[in-house]
Amino acid sequence: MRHRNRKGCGCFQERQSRWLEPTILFLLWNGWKHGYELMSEIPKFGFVAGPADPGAIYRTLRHLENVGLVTSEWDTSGTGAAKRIYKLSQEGKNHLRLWADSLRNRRDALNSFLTHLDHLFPDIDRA
Amino acid sequence: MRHRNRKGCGCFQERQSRWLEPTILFLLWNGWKHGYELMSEIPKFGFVAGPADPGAIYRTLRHLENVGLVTSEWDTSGTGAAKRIYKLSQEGKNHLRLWADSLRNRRDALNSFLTHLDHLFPDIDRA
DNA sequence: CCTCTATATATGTTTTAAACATATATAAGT
DNA sequence: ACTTATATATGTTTAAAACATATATAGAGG
Repeated sequence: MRHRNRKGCGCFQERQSRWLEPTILFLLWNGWKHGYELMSEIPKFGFVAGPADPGAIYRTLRHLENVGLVTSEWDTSGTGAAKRIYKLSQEGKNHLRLWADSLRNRRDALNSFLTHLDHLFPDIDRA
Repeated sequence: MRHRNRKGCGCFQERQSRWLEPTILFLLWNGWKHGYELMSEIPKFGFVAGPADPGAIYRTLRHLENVGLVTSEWDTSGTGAAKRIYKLSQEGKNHLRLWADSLRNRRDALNSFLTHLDHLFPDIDRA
């Protein structure tokens, strides 16, 4: 038993806000991709432990299309189930810059807070 | 008009998850404080723009007490409204270390993602 | 043929931190 | 008296995330 499990802890739930949208925008930067492809690539960024939630991805893609940040087409070439492929719109590319600013702010806040925390735990070996 | 306002953007809402608990634990590290005090100190960390939400603070304090990470007493000394003062329990101190690990993971993920984003925007001047 | 798995998309539901709003009371300043 | 600052507290809404499930095609293996 590492520590208290659920209800009252949560710090290892790793629930983090608003990382999925920018991650998808980033992955669509270099041309057409479909949801299932994103699903396999998203875990690499380390925002979630374990596999990405397909429900979240498909819903986010639809949302991004509704607000004009991506466009989609059906890809019926090849075998298997039809794929709906997405790419960034110009507005989507611009928007990703805004996301970068926003995420930098987050990181900076986290960094400064972590610096404070480090002062509390001087016994920890930091390479 | 900087960019689309609500419904569809949100990246400047700066809604970030799970920063309040560790922030409060940190502020209570060095002894007794009350909620209103925390309210004035929390904005310094940069997790939120503008004043901290007192509702969130008092509810979080109660929650932290329920799960044993802090303890409280009434401070009726001095003038003005009575203050409920809180301090970290030993378990709270231990728990803050877990938070530090968790937040480091977040920051690392953000950092690596931001590095990817930086490659997309080579025209931006970074000092 | 049948079953199992992988590919692919989609919707339904629940949870919960955050955000927003409001209520209450004391004391100090003007 | 009126307003502001101090101090705590609860009620309600929002929305991302988490969890669950449904559907369909195609390939691999027995």
